[in-house]
Amino acid sequence: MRDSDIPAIRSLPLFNEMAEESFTELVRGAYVQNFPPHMELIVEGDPCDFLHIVVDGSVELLANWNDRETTMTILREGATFILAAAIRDAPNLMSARTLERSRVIMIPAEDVRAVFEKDHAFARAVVMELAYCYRGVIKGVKGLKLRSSIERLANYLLKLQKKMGGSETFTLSVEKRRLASILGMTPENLSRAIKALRPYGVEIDGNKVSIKKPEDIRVLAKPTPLIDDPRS
Amino acid sequence: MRDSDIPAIRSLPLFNEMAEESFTELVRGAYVQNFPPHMELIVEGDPCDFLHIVVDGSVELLANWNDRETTMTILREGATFILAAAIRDAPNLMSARTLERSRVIMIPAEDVRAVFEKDHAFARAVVMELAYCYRGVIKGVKGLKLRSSIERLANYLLKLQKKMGGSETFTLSVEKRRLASILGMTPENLSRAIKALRPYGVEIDGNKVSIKKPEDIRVLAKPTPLIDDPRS
DNA sequence: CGTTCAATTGATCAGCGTCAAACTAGGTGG
DNA sequence: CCACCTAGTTTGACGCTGATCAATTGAACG
Repeated sequence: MRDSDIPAIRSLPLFNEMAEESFTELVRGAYVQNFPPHMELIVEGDPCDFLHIVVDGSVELLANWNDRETTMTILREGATFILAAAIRDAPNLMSARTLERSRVIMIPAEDVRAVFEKDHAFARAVVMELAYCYRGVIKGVKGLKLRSSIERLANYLLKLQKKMGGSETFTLSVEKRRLASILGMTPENLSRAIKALRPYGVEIDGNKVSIKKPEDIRVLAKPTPLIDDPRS
Repeated sequence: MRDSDIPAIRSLPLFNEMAEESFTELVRGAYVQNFPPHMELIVEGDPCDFLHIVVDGSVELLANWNDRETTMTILREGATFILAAAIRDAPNLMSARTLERSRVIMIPAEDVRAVFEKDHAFARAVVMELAYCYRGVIKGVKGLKLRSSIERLANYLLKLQKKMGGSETFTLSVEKRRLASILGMTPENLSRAIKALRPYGVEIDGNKVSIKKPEDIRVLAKPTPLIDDPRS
């Protein structure tokens, strides 16, 4: 582990309230690794040995069943993953693989559980993080069950625009095939959904998106904080 | 609150490890209410004032968007709900309504957060519960995205059979219209899915289910602990 | 400059939703 | 006790959404 990584980790919500001593204990046992793109970090079903933190790059969480595969989400720097499995000492429900060259910190799950027992501030942070993730997944289910694929796409774009600062033009940070899978559709269908949004002033060329008529697409998307607000 | 309710609550995983003192504090501020069927307990978007616990009866968690509605899950005695919102002091993401006459305990969210700060055993239980719920929802998403509606139904039936003790014949405890919504389909479609399972030895009459050829339906359902095991 | 993989497009099809009607079953009141 | 009402369930017909398959275009990289 590089010393230069430490402040970045310490500043994450999960770690920034805990006692220095506990933090040191966690860091002591931690590994840092640089992974090449498309590397499988975790295979679904494996026991959960480490809590992972993305320091740099991006990691895909995905799931398989019966030769089918779906992308659950994509994580970027600062995100932690498989916290729930680490805490419960249960098998991982999702696989993880890098999308690009990525730097990942791995803290032995056992250490996480041990520090969790000792440090109340950390326990508090774990609960907040878990509750946050839980609510995120609930929002995802609501989107899947209540919206058509075009509506999901429209809302995804509005959300991304906001995240990117709100300007008319911004860029997709995810491959379209993966975006399709996240949104619960096929790549072919995503292509068509994109065309279907053209009358609403949405233009997508490569990974450049521009939203010409924000009012129009909002009428279609009908975003609500109860599904689309990543905070709260 | 009836005294007779207390032992039942105390024995729930969420409360059975905590200090007597903390438990008393929680119980002191708690209300118990008997609700008639089809009563709205919580409306999605409202601030979360109480942690709820189902003592008796059953409660539906559901979500709305754009005049559409979907059932997220159904809770029975012993289940707690909106724990995540209570902990984060955030608006409820789901509505809740009783299905039958139900008895529900309501603990002020503020008390929950206060005791959470003081009692480490309780904090631990909250984390376990949240991690458990999180994993439950993840399994749900995997089912929705990776399986067809018939496959979801088949797995639901196998899961229910196990829960009911494993005998060939058992009974549906949920109205079909709600089951359909839980599984992400329409009631009409559920009817057809049921018929489609007949060649696999599944017979459903009213709410009586019998699985004549367990091997056959298992071949179709391909259950896996990573989606269908409610434990872990 | 060719290889490779993603993205697009078109044609076709299956799954599932919608709508309407018929058929239950459980509960109510005469 | 029976007729009737209501609400859930089932069935059929139909159409839309989105998946599949196949072929083409496009873009990145060695």
